[in-house]
Amino acid sequence: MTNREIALLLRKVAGSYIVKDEKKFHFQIRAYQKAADSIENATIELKDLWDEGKLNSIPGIGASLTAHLDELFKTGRVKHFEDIIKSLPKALFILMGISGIGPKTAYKLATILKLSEKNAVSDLEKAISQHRVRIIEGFGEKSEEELLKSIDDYKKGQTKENRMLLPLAIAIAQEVLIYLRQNKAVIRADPLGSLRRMVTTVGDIDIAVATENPKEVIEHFANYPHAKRVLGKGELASSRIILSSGRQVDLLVQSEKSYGALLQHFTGSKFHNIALRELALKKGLSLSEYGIKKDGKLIEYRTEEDFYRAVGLPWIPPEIREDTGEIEAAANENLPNLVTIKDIKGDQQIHSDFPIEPSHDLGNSSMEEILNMAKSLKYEYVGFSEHNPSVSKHTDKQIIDLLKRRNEKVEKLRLNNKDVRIINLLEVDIIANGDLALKNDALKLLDGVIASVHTGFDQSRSDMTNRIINALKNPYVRFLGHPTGRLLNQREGYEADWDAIFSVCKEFDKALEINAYPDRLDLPDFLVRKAVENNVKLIINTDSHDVSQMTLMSYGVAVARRGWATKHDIVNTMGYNDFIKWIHIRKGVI
DNA sequence: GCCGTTTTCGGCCCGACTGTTTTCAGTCG
Repeated sequence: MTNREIALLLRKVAGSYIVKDEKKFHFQIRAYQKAADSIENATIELKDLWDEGKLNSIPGIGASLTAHLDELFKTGRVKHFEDIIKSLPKALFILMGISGIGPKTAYKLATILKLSEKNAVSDLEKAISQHRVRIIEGFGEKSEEELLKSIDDYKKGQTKENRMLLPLAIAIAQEVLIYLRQNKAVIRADPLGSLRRMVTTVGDIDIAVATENPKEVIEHFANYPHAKRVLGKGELASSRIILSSGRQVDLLVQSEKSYGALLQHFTGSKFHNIALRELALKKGLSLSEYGIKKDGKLIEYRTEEDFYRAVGLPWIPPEIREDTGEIEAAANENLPNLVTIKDIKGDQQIHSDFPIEPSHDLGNSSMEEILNMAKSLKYEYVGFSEHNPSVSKHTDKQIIDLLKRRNEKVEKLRLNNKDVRIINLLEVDIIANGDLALKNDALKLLDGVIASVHTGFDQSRSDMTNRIINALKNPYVRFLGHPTGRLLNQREGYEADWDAIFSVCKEFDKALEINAYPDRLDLPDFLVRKAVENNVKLIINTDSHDVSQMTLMSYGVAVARRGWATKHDIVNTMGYNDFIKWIHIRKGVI
């Protein structure tokens, strides 16, 4: 069962409680909803945590839910949940998936219209067209119209399940910002929410505007040419639109003198804000997007720094605002000094077009083009790391010859390039039994080796763990490429015992890659945090197959920051002399 | 149902917008 499915199940339980008696079950409902949010946010599969007996490391999962989830993973069902859900019409849970329909509306429609589970949506549509909804108490003509639009979106699959990768979210936000800034009433405009926190995928785009004329800005926003539908348009503070692409954009506005409070509020995360507000309450302060109320009097804040200071905390970097210990760390003046893009001294996974006849994709760009780009990015050094020559198509001797020819090319480039030093690497397949695709007498021709899994993803957890550990123990291997193998929105990562891998990394001084390519972002932030806590070294690379992709480094840095990494955790923040010493370390077992 | 640097019991964030309801409930973030 995936995290999404588990979250959905918990929302069904929460929805059932709301229908049954919202007041009586108020805090259970909140607990279930919080757990569902938390599980959806988690960057690790719950099933993996369950395997390790660490379910309660997810905030919002306590003793009771741990027991229920234990039952779920063991038997595929939870009796307690089924007891709560079974007395309610099944169509209710279908309708809850439609935007604008909550549990109470869904219950009313499902029972009064006697909707079946199978045809819930189409029967509801039919009832609306026959004007049988507007006569229900609490509904009217307008609610029929809104329902139809929401059903339309639902049928097109434009629900929130479809999360965007960061580059797309940034591109959409930039377009909206350019449009917003055309209006003179806009003093400042910033993308906030999960985009500002650089979460690996983004649901809605959130944008804040500072203005002294909210009505005008909201009107301008709602008239955005790419808006297909206006979901909401308030008089004083907010608006929401759906673009023709189906993506939702939310706007919040605030006067300039309160903009600090809005930046804080709208950046989130929700959990961070709730925890911050609970802390503030203990100090007699009530926080909101307008400012801070003390003794009933509102104080406004222009900047986020001032806002946090008023709560008694230093400013907290957006990437770690997830209520996973950052508020406590801030209170103790113990926040990590997070790595920045300027700390990165060289990208170490780049595929050139050198004709090495590889096992996987060759790059598009020449070594010379890569060096030029490295220079413009102000790198001290850069690593060439094509895939190993295909083993099935070459003899051992042919492979050695190919590597020697590549070495000659690298040596020639080294003579002519003094600005950027070259690290001579290769990305080598870890084959199913844990051996590397190339033999050591080939590997010794290189400065170091990246070991990566590219095949046999469906191995068992223990087989995969042993496979990776075996590869890491090869003395020429310096780091593990895209360690979990995940592809965002396409493929789950493979399962492995990360604690075991961490201890091997420490013992033999190996690093784990944070692959910055936006479809990967692998290691995931959750595992970066665990690696950092275990003093395991990391390396951030773009895995570029074209020079243009070398600019994607900032996405990897964001993942590192979300995992609380400082520059001391990242080996490619070292200067060349230290880095080349590190890459030449040869620890392992033959 | 969760959680703890004043607590293992007694608390639990704060607000906007919409539609229909004449005072507010439901949904959303």
